[in-house]
Amino acid sequence: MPELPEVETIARGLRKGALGECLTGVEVRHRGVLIGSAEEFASQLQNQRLVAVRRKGKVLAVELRTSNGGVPRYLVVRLGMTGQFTVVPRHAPVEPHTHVRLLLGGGKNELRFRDIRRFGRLRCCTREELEAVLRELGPDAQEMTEEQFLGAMRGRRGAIKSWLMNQRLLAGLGNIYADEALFAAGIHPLAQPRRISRQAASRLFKAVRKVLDRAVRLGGTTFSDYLNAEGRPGAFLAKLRVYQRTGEACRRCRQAIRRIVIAGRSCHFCPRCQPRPRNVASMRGPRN
DNA sequence: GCAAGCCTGACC
DNA sequence: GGTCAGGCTTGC
Repeated sequence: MPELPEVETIARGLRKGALGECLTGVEVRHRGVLIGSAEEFASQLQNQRLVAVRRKGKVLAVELRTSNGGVPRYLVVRLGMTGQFTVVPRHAPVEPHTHVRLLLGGGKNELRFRDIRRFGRLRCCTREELEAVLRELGPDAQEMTEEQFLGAMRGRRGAIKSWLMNQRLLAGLGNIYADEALFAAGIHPLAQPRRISRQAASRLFKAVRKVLDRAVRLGGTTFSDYLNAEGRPGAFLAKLRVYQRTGEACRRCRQAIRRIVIAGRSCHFCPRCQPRPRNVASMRGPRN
């Protein structure tokens, strides 16, 4: 699933493989993945040059300018669950679920948005509209300071796992890295943010940073669908400690990894390395 | 039936 | 305001 490390990897790939190119053609094959009309989308992208690639949390924003300068436009990409945004040779076979093709002026390549589950969205917008989108997000998880992190936890109820995945509070974590960061910090996913000690919260802050930095270095995690901008998978899968390892031995203590459901999301943890806090009711529900 | 990001809407 | 269930979507 594209979370911060995957989106960052794609951003780097786009800077390498598409920056400076001009969009000379737009083909919308499935308009359901667009926000706004397909006609406007196509006409606004046509003849724009890719001048910068930005990222905040899981949101990717490609800055575009026409050759005579003028007002910038932004192609905003949210990859959802199975989205892929790749630079491929123009004549490569078009795979199923390819929803948008953007021809690059160089002639050799094109940008393709492919998304099996169609949770992803593309949008072309103004700087003001982009800023409104980014304002909805909390600080980027890699840029957030420890003070901001601790402050955002203050008084919060509910599960720390849900808190970590709330994009309005901190931007970038999804299910994989939330589970991995909680394991690295030795914190139970159902612990309440407001009851976590300062010491444990500080440990969690450092764990989030460490897990994300490491995943970025390895190009992200490919479970089933994720590919970077060059169409290649990430290597962090082999480093996962808990995510999708239900029943397997904890790599630290050999205890079996457990799975529970929190706010409708599966959650994986080690019951020994992440002991249950006193205030959390005993676990029930699915075990596999 | 399960995976999961994100949006909507219900509830306290 | 915060918190969370439900729905969207398709392949395994």
